Amino acid sequence: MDYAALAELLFPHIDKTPDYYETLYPARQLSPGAKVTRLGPSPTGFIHLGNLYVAFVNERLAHQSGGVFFLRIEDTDEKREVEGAVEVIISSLEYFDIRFDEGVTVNGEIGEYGPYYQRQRGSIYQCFAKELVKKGLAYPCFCSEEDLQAIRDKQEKAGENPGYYGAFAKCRNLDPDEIERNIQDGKPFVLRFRSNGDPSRSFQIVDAIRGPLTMPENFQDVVLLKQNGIPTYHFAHVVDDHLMRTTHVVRGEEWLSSLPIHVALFKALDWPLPIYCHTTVLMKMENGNKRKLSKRKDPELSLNYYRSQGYHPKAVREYLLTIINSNYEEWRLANPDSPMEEFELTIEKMSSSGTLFDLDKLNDVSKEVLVRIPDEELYDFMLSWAKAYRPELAPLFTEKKDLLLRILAIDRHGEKPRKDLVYCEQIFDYFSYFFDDYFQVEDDYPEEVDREDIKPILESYINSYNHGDDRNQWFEKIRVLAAELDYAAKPKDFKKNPELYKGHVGHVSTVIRIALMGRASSPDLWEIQQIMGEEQTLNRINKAIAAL
RNA sequence: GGCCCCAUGGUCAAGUGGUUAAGACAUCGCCCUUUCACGGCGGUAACCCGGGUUCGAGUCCCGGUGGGGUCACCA
Repeated sequence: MDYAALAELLFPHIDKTPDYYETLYPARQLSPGAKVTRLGPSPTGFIHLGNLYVAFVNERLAHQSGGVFFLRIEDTDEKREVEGAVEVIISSLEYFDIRFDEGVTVNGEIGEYGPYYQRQRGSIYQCFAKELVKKGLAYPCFCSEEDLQAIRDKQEKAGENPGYYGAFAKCRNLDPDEIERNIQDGKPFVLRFRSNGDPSRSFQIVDAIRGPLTMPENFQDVVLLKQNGIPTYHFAHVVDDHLMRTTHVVRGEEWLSSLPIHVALFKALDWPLPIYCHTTVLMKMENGNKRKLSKRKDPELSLNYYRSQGYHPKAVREYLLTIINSNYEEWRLANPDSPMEEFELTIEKMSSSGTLFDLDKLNDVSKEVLVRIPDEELYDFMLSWAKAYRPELAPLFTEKKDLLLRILAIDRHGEKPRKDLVYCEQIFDYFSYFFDDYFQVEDDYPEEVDREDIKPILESYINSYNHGDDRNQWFEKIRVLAAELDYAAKPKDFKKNPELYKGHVGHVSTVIRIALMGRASSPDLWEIQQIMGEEQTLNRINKAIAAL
């Protein structure tokens, strides 16, 4: 039996030719330099920061070059598929402002290069599989799991490379009659690549991030089509990215070791290679060692975590940019008010060593980002966060919009704005004392103040309180009050002669601060009182006195 | 274990044969200050090791070591 006959035997139902698909998916009409990139998540229902990193790079590369960025769902593993996962992927990416031009959307697919669900591309893969069989570059393998295990055991004992190749590849040169008999018996088979690679030979390939790489040739007869006729990642990647006219394949470093397989397949099909860009993987520190982010072990790194905590998408994007391109921070310093999209990402500047995820840095970036977001916008952001993740807070936010707006404006608009807002959960906690239902006393009165002085301080304060006082009048009264109880009216006096005083006016203010908001540190007291209003202010003080 | 990738302060990293080895985060100190932040000033802290090549190596080469990735009909 010749190869053409074998191809017919294996794929009798495939009548299209490769040319048909080449014509159906013509070269894209784009301006020179435009990059076509893609994201190919598998619908396992989990997406983390590392995935966003890759998505972001792909998106920027396409869009800053006037190219195309598409979403292809790599659902070739039915077993791992999770219901609703595609929606999670799309909505997570959308939240972080990753926009696709083409591919899968919540309302179906858009674009001329589909279908974009791999499972719907069965006959396309089979067409090219058939072509490989015709060329003698693929063959059916009838080995069972047990057969494969036996091969592995044998290899392990002999100290040979594991895998299906060379002399170990039992089905590689099966008798044509036997193949025919097996097929007629309906015996299940996988389609394997007939590799002619030699592991002792190596080849060179240029990775756009890493530069020239030397890799051994692929020698494994890898599976192209599984028993169910669905391709493996390797085959799907090669066929799809060729037919979808991808120019740059940006993917995680974990794919580097299977690159020889992909190169061999492109060669077997006589197709040009895309430009490969293997990014560094995001790592996490564990027990003093770095480790790749894992979906199972690191739920706190899932995109949903950041979303539910209320991190602003811009903050996460900006953080990612700082680790994607090392010159980004420099650019940001020089262009504090420019949208980050104006920064041009360069592949060459991307790091190739494992990057540790740094929450401190994310938080710092977030502070800088939030301080530039207008109050009204920040309010809207917090409201939509509350609706999604803290529904019990949403009515409060809606009802007290004016109050929230004043709170969010505290000290954010001067020459040196406060930068203490990081993410919604934290922001709400930070200002929770404004709301009676969430107010609680968290700190003790300062130890510099005698316990028996606390009541007189608060009583004296409330007696002289005038809500109409301006900041200076108000603080002058506290100075007087402090002095009457033998506390220094000016901290410097106390520092100079600590033996002359019980403490200083700062300690006295802290007593008031704790009575008012239950904590020893906060933005300006007077301003907070003005926002709270006279009634709530006096109430808090009175309650504190009563609690003594 | 085989193969591949990677290696500058605690973290992210500039650096492409000659630099007092940038900067940011974190950390510490001081100043500002009624608290906390903000801001300002300053400090601690790094080229994994060993061989080469070179007048000269963080930078190039080789060998170790360390870390990571990968070895599926998963992606």
